[in-house]
Amino acid sequence: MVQKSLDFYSQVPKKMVNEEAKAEAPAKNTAEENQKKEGRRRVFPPVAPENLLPSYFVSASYDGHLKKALIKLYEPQSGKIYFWYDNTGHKPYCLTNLSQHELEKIDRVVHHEGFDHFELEEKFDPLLDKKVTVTKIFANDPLAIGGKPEGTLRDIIPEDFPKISGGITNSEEAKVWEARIKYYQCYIYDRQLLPGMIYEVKNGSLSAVNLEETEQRVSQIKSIFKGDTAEELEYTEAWARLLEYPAPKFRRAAIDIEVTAPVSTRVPDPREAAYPVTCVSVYTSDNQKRVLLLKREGVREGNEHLPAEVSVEYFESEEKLLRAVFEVLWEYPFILTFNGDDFDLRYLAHRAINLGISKGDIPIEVGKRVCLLRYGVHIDLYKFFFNRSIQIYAFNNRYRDVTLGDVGNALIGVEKIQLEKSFSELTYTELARYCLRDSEITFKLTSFEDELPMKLILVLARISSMPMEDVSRQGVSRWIRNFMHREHRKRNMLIPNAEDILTKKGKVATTAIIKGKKYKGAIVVEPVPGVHFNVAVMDFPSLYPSIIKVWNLGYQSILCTHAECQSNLIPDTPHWVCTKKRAMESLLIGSLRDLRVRWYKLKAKDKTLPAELRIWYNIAQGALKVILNASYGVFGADSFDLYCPPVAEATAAIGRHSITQILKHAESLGIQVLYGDTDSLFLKNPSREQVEELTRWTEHELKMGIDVDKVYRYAVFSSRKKNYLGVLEDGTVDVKGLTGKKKHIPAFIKNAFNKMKERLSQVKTPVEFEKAKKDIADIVRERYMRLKRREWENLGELAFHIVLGEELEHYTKTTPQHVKAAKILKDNGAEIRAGDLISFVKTTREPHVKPVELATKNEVDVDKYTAYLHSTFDQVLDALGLSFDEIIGLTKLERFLA
DNA sequence: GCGGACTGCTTACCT
DNA sequence: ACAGGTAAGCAGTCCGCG
Repeated sequence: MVQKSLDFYSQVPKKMVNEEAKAEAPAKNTAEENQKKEGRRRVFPPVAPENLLPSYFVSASYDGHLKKALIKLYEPQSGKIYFWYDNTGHKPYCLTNLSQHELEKIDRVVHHEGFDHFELEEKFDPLLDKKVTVTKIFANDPLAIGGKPEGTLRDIIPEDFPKISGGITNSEEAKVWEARIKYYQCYIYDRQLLPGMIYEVKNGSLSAVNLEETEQRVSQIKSIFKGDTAEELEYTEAWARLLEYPAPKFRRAAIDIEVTAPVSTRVPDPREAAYPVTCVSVYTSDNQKRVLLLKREGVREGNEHLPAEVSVEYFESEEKLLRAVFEVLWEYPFILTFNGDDFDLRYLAHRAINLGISKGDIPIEVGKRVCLLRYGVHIDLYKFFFNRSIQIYAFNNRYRDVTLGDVGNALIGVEKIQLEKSFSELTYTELARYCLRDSEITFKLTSFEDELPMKLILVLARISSMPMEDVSRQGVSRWIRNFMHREHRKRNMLIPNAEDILTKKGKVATTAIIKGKKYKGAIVVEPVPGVHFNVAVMDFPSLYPSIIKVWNLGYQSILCTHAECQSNLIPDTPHWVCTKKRAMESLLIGSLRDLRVRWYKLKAKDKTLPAELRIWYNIAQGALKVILNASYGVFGADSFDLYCPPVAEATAAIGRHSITQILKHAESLGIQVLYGDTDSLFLKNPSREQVEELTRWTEHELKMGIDVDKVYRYAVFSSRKKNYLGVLEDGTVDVKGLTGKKKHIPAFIKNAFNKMKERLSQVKTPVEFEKAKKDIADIVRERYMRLKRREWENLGELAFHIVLGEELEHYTKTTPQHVKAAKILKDNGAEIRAGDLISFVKTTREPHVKPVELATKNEVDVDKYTAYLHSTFDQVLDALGLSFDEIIGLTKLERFLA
């Protein structure tokens, strides 16, 4: 490593060529001037010079012409991408148990056009728990190994082996390993390169850059963890380095395109690209706001004006427009889109071909499911924000619908522009405004909180050893798989085939409560209904990762081969776990958990740190949270390459054991346990001593930490599990699972629920509580009366909003209400797809639902809404000792008396 | 032919 | 393509009932 001490935090890319161009150019460019810009010479590929300044490893791929791994380096000072090609002669390969002698008899192997040579190699087989000798088959081309439907070495070997093994072999069956790993990943692992980290090119070679200041912090972290074993410390250090190294400013451009079809309610097909691209907007980190418009017959300019800083450029021909857009794609290191994989970039590429633009001028590489860039890195934010883990754990479910409008609204508070006319009727200015707003939202979705999303992608790339493009598109199980693969290669371990893990360790021993699930999960303690003051919530921080750490869980250690380990049983199961050797997963996940709990969570809240660093730590802890939350589940997911059901089952079983033990102990200490779920216990008014004793006992007996997570001024439980409400000291109301919180219920009901929430937030004492009850009854009564009198502002208030989980044709067993509504919409010409949010109201006449936009006031089924109001409030009212019917009944009496 | 008990499907949520 | 557990509403079915 090379010593460097650069302040990467304050690095801002230098002003770019475009800045100069902008200064000279008038607000409105002519097509001729754009043509001049197009003429600017482009150097491709942008090969890194013999010596290159510190740069970020942002992407990797394979160059099919040079037959070499290619690494894309982002140099933040110039804001440019440089390509570095492998100079070590690394080649694609896979492994097999067949000997060279046996392989030589398979013609289709040795005469394969991609075949290169064989080598013997010793590897550690984690399933056999011993060293094995395998043959490494090298190829000239990754496609010779796999990645094609047929004719690849990984298929040929098991196919042809029986033909040659006429009794003269000692291999029982032909096996191939590691043939499904993408070549550039293989390269990354073998060379122990770390995507997302800083490298420089020195005399043509790639070397990691070492920042002194950061290394000091890594040492500081190590000293905090010095009580751990040397093995654990090694992992902690490696993770800490990945998480401590700074991030650059990302020089980037968001783009959005509009296509105008003559008459169409459908989204134009990007594969056909039959209609012209009429508008493209570009919104960049160096403050360019450009709108490129296609001149068309009969389109007016429009009256309103765009802000002065927006550059509006008109093009006489579509080809020139596309070429101008392509200049942006050749220029910026990071290109952001919202659904660019499936629409914007795909459309541009196909449209360019249709218009006769030569392939060499098109900067887009169109794949089956993705569109990548020949120069920079394309981040499709739709894919990133669609990721469930990102949605839930990184952004706390703040956006519901993965649309540009909803995500933009929820995260940055910028609205999409509402259109009142169809695309073909818009004036130039209207179209420009609309299109620019979309790229503005797209851009800003990456810039809030000091570029949080970009940095999150970078951190995830580091953890998972993946290119930024891949990490932003794939799910958490891929991230976890890849860092485990990396570790196998680092330890020279054979990466097992999924079916071999399953054959040896595929059996589960518990029965799930839910039909169709594979094994038993967590425990939920029956709640004590009612209102309880001073409730302490204790929980195990990252329970499952802690269990994986403390119990040494992993696919190698569970049901290991040693007879002497068989008595080391997992509670509630017949499974045993290894006592001799530490499992890789236990180390990887355990160290990650400890780092999050003992360093990153604390630092993210440390007000003595500079704000920028604190934000960075918050990003790091958020990334760890996402990974840790999934680290148990992946072992129970058959899509995971190291799928091992007993590991998942054991984790859950130990979780049940832990919470049961602590529950018993709490009760023996005389603490009333009001409720608990998986890893938490709700204690009624415990003394400080009782809490301390429980903590001490848990640490001693269960070898796991437990904290007071929060203290509720009071909590309200109904008799339902996963349904409660708690008010914190500062008046914050936590609502869990109650219908009033769910996002699908009508605003008319939700508003009343929120009013109740506000009222409950004021309550400090049992006496005040009694007063609040009367107000709550009033709130409910008011809502009820307004329903009965049909007094609502608009129908939208009464709409239910339910996500259509499947394509319409897929609902064959039943037809739920939202599906009925969706079908009505479809019959009215709307395009309905899985994932759409269906808004409907309940009506009196068959089929008792109507899409909200088609319904009228007098067909609303008031009784259904009353029933819904009733059930929504019952969840809270019965705990308060109130009854919906009595609240309503009272009004009847009042009316009678009046 | 009708209604209640039941199961199953679907969605949204909790940890 | 992380897991299992819980609640709720509705659709559809079964069964008893002269």
